[in-house]
Amino acid sequence: MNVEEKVGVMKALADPYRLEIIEILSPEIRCNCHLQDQLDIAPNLLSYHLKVLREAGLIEGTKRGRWIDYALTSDAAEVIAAALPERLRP
Amino acid sequence: MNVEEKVGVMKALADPYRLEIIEILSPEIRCNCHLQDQLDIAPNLLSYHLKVLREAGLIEGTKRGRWIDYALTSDAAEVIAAALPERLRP
DNA sequence: TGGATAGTTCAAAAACTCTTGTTCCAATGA
DNA sequence: TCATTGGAACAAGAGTTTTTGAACTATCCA
Repeated sequence: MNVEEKVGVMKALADPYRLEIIEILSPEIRCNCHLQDQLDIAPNLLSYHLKVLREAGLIEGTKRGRWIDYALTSDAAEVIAAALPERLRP
Repeated sequence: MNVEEKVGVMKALADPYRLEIIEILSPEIRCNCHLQDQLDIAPNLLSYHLKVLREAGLIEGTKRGRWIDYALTSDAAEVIAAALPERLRP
């Protein structure tokens, strides 16, 4: 993973909304509507933050009728670990 | 650690210069002058990035005559771990 | 079919971060 | 002492990111 990609992952985590989305999704898959209720945020703003997380490779959404179920990607933890400075990976 | 602090740590890591500073300091203490040589960056800009890292609790500087020795704080790894979403700590 | 709803996309505005130039302070050494 | 050097602080600008408002697409159901 090159520096730009690492910075991209860190930037994706460097926002209160996005950190909370990750927390909500980390134990279980959740539909967009649930995130909407939890976060008290405009729908288009939620959409924007979900896109940032998607592009960082941390979450993915699958369409289910009118809703979208969001989940952490299976390698989200590895992506984050790879983005951290080598000797500081906990 | 509250959300703002977590975001602060992630933001501190979300920059190529700062990520490199952390990499340089992670095996050993280094004076500002060494960082200056390694990074090819304006002195005041280096100063700014060091300040961001200092305020995030990741590094600390001790004055030695005209120079300043910078080192990771002893708990830098824990600070980072604490800032990560709980279930994604590697 | 047509209206309502969930979600996304786009453009513009607001807020923030990084960079640069300048000035300042403290330590060194002629 | 006083010029020089390493580093920090500040203000202004350039560049990004976040937020807002409006328009758009797809699905559902009467």
